[in-house]
Amino acid sequence: MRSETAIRALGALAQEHRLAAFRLLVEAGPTGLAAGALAERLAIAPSSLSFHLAQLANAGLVAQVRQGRSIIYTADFAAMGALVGYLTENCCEGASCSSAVAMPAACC
Amino acid sequence: MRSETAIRALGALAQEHRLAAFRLLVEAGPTGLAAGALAERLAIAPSSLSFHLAQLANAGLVAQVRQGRSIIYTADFAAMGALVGYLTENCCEGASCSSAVAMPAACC
DNA sequence: TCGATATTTCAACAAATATCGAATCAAGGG
DNA sequence: CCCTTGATTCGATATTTGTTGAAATATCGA
Repeated sequence: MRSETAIRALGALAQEHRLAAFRLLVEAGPTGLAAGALAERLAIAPSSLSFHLAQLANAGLVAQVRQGRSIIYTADFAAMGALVGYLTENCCEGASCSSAVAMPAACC
Repeated sequence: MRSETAIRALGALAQEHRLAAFRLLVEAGPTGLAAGALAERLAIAPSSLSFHLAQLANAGLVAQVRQGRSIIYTADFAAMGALVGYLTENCCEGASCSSAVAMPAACC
């Protein structure tokens, strides 16, 4: 992953509503959620949500597909994994730096 | 880690110069780097760097200690690990979502 | 085709962010 | 005590970001 890509992904997640939206999509799994359902759960205006979803999509963190009148958004787990991988490799000395627990060498 | 903390950390890393600075500090390890050395390597004005380092410090990603006339910055690996952990737990369905490789269940 | 529903796009604006140069502060060396 | 060096703080300014309401687009059912 290029650092420019990582910056876009980090920026996309670095906002209250977008992080919350993405977490809801992760929770929803492959089924995803319609834009309207997200707006309702997040209690923000539909146009605001559109703005945020566009940023998440631009960063490649979510995918969208029209289903009837609704547009269903799903989290892109591969993209998220790539981001975590980038952070681990470039910002953690290549080790899984999650503090307490010791990790087997081949892991992460 | 609270989501507010995660947002601050994500926002701190979501900028070209700050991400580059943090990577240099990771590379430098526990020894760290002086502010001046960072500014020179990043080719930005000292005052700009101060602004960015303040954000990284506010997010808890770097620590600073005065050493003579210089101020030495070091990456906080525990904070970075906590961020990676947060993303893995909350945004990857608790699994290490790093795409290709299959991970043992107890891992990550 | 018409109307209702689901979303996005647009325009306008307030707020936050990034940048720089000048001024300020801290620590040493003469 | 002065002067130099390393770094931060302060203004000023340009850019980006987030929010909203109104208008436009797409789909479906009657």
